[in-house]
Amino acid sequence: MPLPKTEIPGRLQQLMSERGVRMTEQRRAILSVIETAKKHLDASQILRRAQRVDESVDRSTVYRTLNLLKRHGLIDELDLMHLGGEGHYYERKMSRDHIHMACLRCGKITEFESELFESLKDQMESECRFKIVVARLEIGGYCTVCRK
Amino acid sequence: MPLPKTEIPGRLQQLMSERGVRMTEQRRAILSVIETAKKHLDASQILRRAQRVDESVDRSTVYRTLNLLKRHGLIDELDLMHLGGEGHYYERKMSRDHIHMACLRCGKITEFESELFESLKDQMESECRFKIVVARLEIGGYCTVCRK
DNA sequence: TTAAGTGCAAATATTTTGCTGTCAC
DNA sequence: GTGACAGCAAAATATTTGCACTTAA
Repeated sequence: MPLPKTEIPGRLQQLMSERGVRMTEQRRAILSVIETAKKHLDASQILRRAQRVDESVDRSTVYRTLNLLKRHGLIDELDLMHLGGEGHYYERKMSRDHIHMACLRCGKITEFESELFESLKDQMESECRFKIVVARLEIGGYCTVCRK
Repeated sequence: MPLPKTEIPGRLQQLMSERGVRMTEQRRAILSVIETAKKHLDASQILRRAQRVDESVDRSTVYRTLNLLKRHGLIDELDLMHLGGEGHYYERKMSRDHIHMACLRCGKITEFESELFESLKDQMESECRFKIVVARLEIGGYCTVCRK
């Protein structure tokens, strides 16, 4: 017999609880959508998916929850070169920053991690005496297939 | 006696003409605003300033011109961590990419260039076989003054 | 001349907010 | 019990588009 949903919190839900954030059915639905997403989702996609878990979730609750997660530094907000409209895309913040490369022709998003990126951030922190909280590197160009 | 405006084209105007883009009073006004801006401007600010040069400039013409400049790769579009709303900021594309650091406390924008950034892009191009057209690195954090 | 560009108004898209009722703790 | 959160509707903000008129080349 499966455990009730409230007893299998994902990592995001756990982190929020640790910070004393009140957990609701709606937030649980939204967090699980973000947690299990295999691609970058925008607010409307998150809304639609969250409603499949909890019918009652409202668009404004999605935005309020996204803002909450941003403030807590638990998600990253991306533009992905606005390949699909003017809105933003969201993803769980990973321990190590990664770079997003968007193909301007086929729309494919490639992710990339690099030690050089880490060094660059170190350089900025020391040379500019700037304390980095969030770093976002987005690239537009042509992928392996489309550059030919 | 000063030359008429049409005879002192800025660099942007020159680049557009070279590409066979038709030049109008309105575009000249918008281009000169972008060209001479000392800080990053959003669409509304560009509109307001362009109207000081040519009263008739319409908001939609500003957006159409910004899209044109983006397509030609002559301007960069920035979020600047959305410190002042959900819109975008624009600036002339410089020969060398620069990084934007936005202070989450005082809002100050610091620009930074780095050889390491150039190396990182080289690495992406070779390791991912990705042809970079536009690169945008934006940082949020605390500046020298505010980090104290 | 004429294809491209413009203003205007309206549509669309995205995000926020005020309010009142509800629920997690 | 009560302060934080929810839905709902409306507002606010940001950007695009259709159309008839104008203009650069």
